Amino acid sequence: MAEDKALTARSEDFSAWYNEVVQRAELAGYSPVRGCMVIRPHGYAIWELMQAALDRMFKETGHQNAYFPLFIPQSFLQREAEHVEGFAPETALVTHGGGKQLEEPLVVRPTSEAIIWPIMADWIQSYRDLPMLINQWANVVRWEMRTRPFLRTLEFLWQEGHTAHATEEDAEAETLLILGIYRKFMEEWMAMPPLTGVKTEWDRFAGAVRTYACEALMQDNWALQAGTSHNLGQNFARAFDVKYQTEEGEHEYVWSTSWGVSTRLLGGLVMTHGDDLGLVLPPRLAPIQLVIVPIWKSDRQRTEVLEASARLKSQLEGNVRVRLDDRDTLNPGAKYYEWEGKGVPIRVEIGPNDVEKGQVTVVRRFAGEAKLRKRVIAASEAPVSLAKLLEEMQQELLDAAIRRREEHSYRGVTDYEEFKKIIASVGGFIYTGYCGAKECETRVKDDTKATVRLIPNEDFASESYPERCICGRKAVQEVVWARAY
RNA sequence: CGGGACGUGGCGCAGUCCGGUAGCGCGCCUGAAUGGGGUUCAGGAGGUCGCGGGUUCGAAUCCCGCCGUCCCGACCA
Repeated sequence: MAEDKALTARSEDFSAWYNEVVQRAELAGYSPVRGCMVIRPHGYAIWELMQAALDRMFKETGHQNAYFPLFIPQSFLQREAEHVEGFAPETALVTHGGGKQLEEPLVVRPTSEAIIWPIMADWIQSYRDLPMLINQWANVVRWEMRTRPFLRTLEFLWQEGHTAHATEEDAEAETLLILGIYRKFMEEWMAMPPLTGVKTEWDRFAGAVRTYACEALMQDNWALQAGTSHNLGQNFARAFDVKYQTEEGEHEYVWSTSWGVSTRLLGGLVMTHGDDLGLVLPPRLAPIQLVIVPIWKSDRQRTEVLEASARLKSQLEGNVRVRLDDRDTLNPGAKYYEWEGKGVPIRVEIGPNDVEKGQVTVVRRFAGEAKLRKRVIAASEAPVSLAKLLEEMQQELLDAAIRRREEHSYRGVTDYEEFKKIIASVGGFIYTGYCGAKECETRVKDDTKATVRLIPNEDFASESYPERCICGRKAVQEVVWARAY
C-alpha cells in the first residue's frame, strides 16, 4: 500500500521523479493548453518569495520597475536582424482582434527589447538621463516544441532588466553587477551555487555582444542555465535609434544591457534539493518554514496539546513562517507525509508526552546524519533555537550543494575517451582546454549530448588549463562542458 | 516536422483481440471509532468510454476520418 504512494526514486528515473515531486508538492499542474502550466498556490508562494528577494536587490542597486505591453508590432521585432532571426521561429502571433484581421500582426513578446527600446528612446535625451535602469516583472511566450513544468513552458514568468548607459564600460559593469546579484541570490536564497562565466559566441542571446550566464548542477549531474545577463553593446540602440546628447553636445548611441531569471528557477530548486520523499526547500524560500503537528487521544489531551501548540505558534510568529496543522481528519502520519512532500523544513510534534514534560519534538526535513533528524528540546527554548535552526539548515543546504558540485567537477581533462567516459557514467561539469571551434562542440554534442556551458570567469577558472583541446588542436581558452536542460 | 505509444469518473488503470450498454485502486462526501509515521469499518456521490461518421438488433470494443496528449529526436530561459 505504502509503495503505491511512494515517489519514483531519483536513482531510478530522475525525470519521472521530478514530475512527481512537482505534483506531490502541489507546485504546478497541467492545463488544457499544450505546454502551459498552472502554478498552484504553494509554487506561486515560493515564486513570490523569490521575487521579493530579487526585487529588493534590484532596487538597492538603483533599478526601478515599470511595465510594458504584452504585444509587439511584428515590424518592431524585425528591426534588429539577429534578434528577429533568433526569436521569430518561436513566437506566437496575434492576427485577429475584435473579429477583424489586424492591419499588422502583433507578436506576443518572447522578450521585450523590441517594445522597450522604441519607448525608452523617448525617455532618453541627455547624458543626464543615464544610466536608465529599468526592470519589469512579466510573462513571456516562446513556442517551444517540448515542454516540462517550470523548466520549459510556452508561457513563463520572469523579470527582465533593460538598462541604458553612456559608455561601453558602464554597460559591461552593469552586466557583471547583475550576474553577481544572480549568483548571490542563487547561493544565499536558493542554496543553489552556480558557475558563472561567458557564453560562446553562438550561444549568445540573439542580438547581444556578450552573454554571461549562471549554470547550476542538478542532482542528475545535468546543468541548468539559471540566469543570463547580456551586454547588448550598441546593437539595439542602433536598431531603435536610441541616442543621447553628451556633455559636449554630441549625439551618441547608448550602450545597453538586458538580463533575466524566470520561473525556471523553481525547477532548479526542485532538482537541487529534492529527495525521494519529495520537495526540500531552503528555509529562506519556504512559504511555510515550520509546521506544528499536535497529537492527542482524549479530549482533555486535545485541549492541552492545542493550547501548547498555539502558544508556540504565537511565540514564533513574526520570526518564522509557521503553520499549525490542527486538522482532525488526518492522523499525524498522514500530515508528516504531506508536509514532507511540500518541503517544509521543520516539523514540531507536540503530544501529551511533550506537554507533560514541557518539551517539543523537533524533526528536520533533512539532516546529514539520520540520528540528527529528530530530537527533543525544552518548550521554553524552542522559539529561539528553532529560528536559529532554520538559519543553520539554510547554510547546510548550500554547503551540501557546493560539495556535490565540486565532487562532480572534473578539471584539466584532455583525453576525449576519458571525457566520454565521464559523461556516459556519472556526468557533471568537465573543465577542458578548448580550440574555440563550433564544429568541435557539434561533434562532442553528437557523441555525448554534452555542450559547452560557459567559459568560466575568474572565480571558477582553473589555475591553468590544458594546452590541447579535447579534439587535439591547440586550446585558446578553458571551457566547462555538461549535458544541459 | 521524423520515430514510438496512448486517449475510459478528479488522478492512475483494467475491460478492446473474441460486440450485449462499464469496473478496480487512490482521492472525494457522510457517520462512528482511531490518533507519537500514509488508521479502520459502514454507507454514498461521480463516467453520453477524445470527436465525427459507418457496420450491426446492439459498439468503449469492429471499420474510416479527424482532434489531442505523452515519450525519443531537431529547437530552447
